[in-house]
Amino acid sequence: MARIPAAQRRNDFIHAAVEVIAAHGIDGATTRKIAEQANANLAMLHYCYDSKEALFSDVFAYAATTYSDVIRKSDAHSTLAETAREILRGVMQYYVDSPSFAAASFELISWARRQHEDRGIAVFDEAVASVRRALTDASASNPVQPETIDEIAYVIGTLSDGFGVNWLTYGDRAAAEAQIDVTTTVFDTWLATRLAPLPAAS
Amino acid sequence: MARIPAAQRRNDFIHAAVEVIAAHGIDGATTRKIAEQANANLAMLHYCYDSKEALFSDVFAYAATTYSDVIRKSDAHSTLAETAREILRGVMQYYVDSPSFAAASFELISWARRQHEDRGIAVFDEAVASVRRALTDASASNPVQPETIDEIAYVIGTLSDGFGVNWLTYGDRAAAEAQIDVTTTVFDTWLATRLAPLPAAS
DNA sequence: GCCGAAGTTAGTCATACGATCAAGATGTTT
DNA sequence: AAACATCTTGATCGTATGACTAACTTCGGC
Repeated sequence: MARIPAAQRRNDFIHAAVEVIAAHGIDGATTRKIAEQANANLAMLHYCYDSKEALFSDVFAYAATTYSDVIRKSDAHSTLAETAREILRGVMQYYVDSPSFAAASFELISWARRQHEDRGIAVFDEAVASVRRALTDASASNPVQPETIDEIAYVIGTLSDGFGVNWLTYGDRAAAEAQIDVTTTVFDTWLATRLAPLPAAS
Repeated sequence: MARIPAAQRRNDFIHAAVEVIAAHGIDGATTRKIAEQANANLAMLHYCYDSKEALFSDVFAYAATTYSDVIRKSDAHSTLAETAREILRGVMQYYVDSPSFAAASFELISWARRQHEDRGIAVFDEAVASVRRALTDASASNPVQPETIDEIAYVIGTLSDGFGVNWLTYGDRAAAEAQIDVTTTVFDTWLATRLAPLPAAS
């Protein structure tokens, strides 16, 4: 029974919660299952967190930070088209590399919809905002309409969500890697056409 | 207290189950809630169905049939490109028109993933098979590789899923109608390029 | 007016939940 | 080594909610 500082314990609980949410959904993520996944006692969970709510609050914050990090690290700091493509690819690749995070994210969005929970939706609002920011920065030297940024952000979201649903449903890693390429091609083809008609508008 | 034949009662329970699943998830879809939604007594449910499992079995069959119908009705019986586009558009439009069905579908796919439930996945397997069949028929006069059919079916699935997640999350009908057009454009642009290099191959 | 189908009431029984406590173990400070 | 804060545990409480059932009442055709 190694003694572990509460700060690290909390970290363990957050990651354990992600695993359990991925496996059983948010409603199925009970304090007992999370404690077991964290190799801790149920009472330990309440020693680190006043309530299940408090833990979930940290889980949401962790998810938001993770999305933000993935988007930032994928940012090619290049042209708008390249930046957009790399963000899309980065998110899809992260889903493949971290299926538990991906599954937990989709459980979260589904749960948030049911409960009309703003804190859940906020995670994805922040992610979309991060994408928009990166795209705006990338197009600084050659500005485009804000609506164009929104549209690109929407398509990135749609393609990554659609990819994620398929990957999580069938869990075929080899197929998923190939689908990343197909999805990226779909995106590139559209974006080239979308940006071409207005190379130097306004 | 109108007396209703058991056959129609069963139908009511199926539709009530869809509503409850959409609102509370599959795990949250209890017999009590379903009975209440159907304006029936809890015991009535067990009078019409031996068990909750039996009811859900009918719900899955209903979902599979609905997908099949939507795809069939969207089939333009025209070129491959047009058929594919209209199926994509038909599915997206049905999601917008029937948000409860859409939400229940996404709950189902999420639940099936967690439980590794083949019966849940089968609903979507059947839908994909329907799409493939329609695409193959549409390309009969000008055959394409089976891999091309698979790829188009995948992209239709990805785009409709991604669209659905967004629509269900934000529930903005006006935005969704506009996003149907954007998504369709993304698809058309890609498919034109995808089919162009091989207009009369083999 | 009777008889079976349709519908209702009021429960049983079991399980699982979040939360809390008293008590003990461990490590650190003095 | 005493005193103290930190960490760990098993047991337990009250609740709520689940699927399902037995016994009863009403209705409609004959």
